[in-house]
Amino acid sequence: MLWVGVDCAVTTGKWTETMVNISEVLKSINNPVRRDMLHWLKEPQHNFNLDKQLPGVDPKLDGVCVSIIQEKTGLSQSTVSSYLSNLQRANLVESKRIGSWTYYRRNDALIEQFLQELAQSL
Amino acid sequence: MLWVGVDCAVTTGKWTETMVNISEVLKSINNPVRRDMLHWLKEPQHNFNLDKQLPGVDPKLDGVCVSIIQEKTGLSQSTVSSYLSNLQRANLVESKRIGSWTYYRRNDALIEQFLQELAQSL
DNA sequence: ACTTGATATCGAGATATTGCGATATGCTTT
DNA sequence: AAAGCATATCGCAATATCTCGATATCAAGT
Repeated sequence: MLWVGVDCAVTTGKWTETMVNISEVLKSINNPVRRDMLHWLKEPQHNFNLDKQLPGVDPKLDGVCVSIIQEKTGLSQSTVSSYLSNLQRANLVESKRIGSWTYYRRNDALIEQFLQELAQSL
Repeated sequence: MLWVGVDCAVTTGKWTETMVNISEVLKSINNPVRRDMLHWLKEPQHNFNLDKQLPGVDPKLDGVCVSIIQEKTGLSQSTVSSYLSNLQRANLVESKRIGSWTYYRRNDALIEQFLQELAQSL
C-alpha cells in the first residue's frame, strides 16, 4: 500500500493504528478552509468538479488531487498544498501519489477517534 | 438569575438558548490550559483545592472563583482571568459575581451541542 | 474616605499562523 | 535532455495568540 500517513503510529499487539494527537488535530481544524476541505472530502463527487480527474480513480476511495481541491477553495496553489500537508500532519487525511498527482482522502477512522477523545478531554 | 453568558443567543419559540459558534469554540479550546480548566470544572471538588472558597457555595452548581483556578494553573492572575473571559466569549463557561469573587462554571449544554455540531461539520 | 483583596483590562515583546509569490522537485512526454 | 505540468517547499510581510507586569475597577471592611 502506498498511502502515506505520518510518523506517529503505535503497535498494539497485532495492529498498527494511527494515533490521535488532540492538540495537533485542534490546531489543524482551527482553520475554516481546512475544515471545509475535510468536509468536502466526505462526499467528493458532490463537492468537487471531478471532470479532469483520471477515470480509473475513485474519488471516495482513492482521494482527490490537489489542483481540484485548490480550484474549489479559490486560494493559491502553495497555500492549498501546505494546508493539505497540515491536515496530513494531524493524520486527518492520507495521501498517495499516482504519476504527477497527489490524491488526498479523509482518514475517517482517525476523525471518529478524535471526536471520541475530544469528548473525553473536555 | 445573575449568570452571565455572552451576546449570541437566539429566541426559538419559547426558549432562549445560547448558540454555538464553532470557530469561536475551536479557537478557545485550541489552548491546552483552557482545555484543562474546562475539564477541571467538570469535577471541581476533585480538581481544586476549595478550602478557601465560601462554604455556602457549591462548586459544581455555583462555580469556582478565579484565584482558585489560578492557583491550579500556575499562570499569572491576568492570564487566567483573560483565559476565563475567552472561554466565556465562546460560551463554554458562565460566570456570576458574589461579592468580590467571580465564580465560573461549565456550560455543559453548550459543550454537548458543540460536540454534536463539530461531528456534523467535519 | 481609605485600605485591602479579588478580578478585569491595558500595553508590550515573544512566538505562531496566514496566505502569497517565487522557486524547487518530480513525473511524463517529446 | 528538455519542456511542461502537478505538487512541495521557502521566505516573507501581515496578522493573531500567548503571557506577562502594571494598572484600573469594584466590593468589603476599618
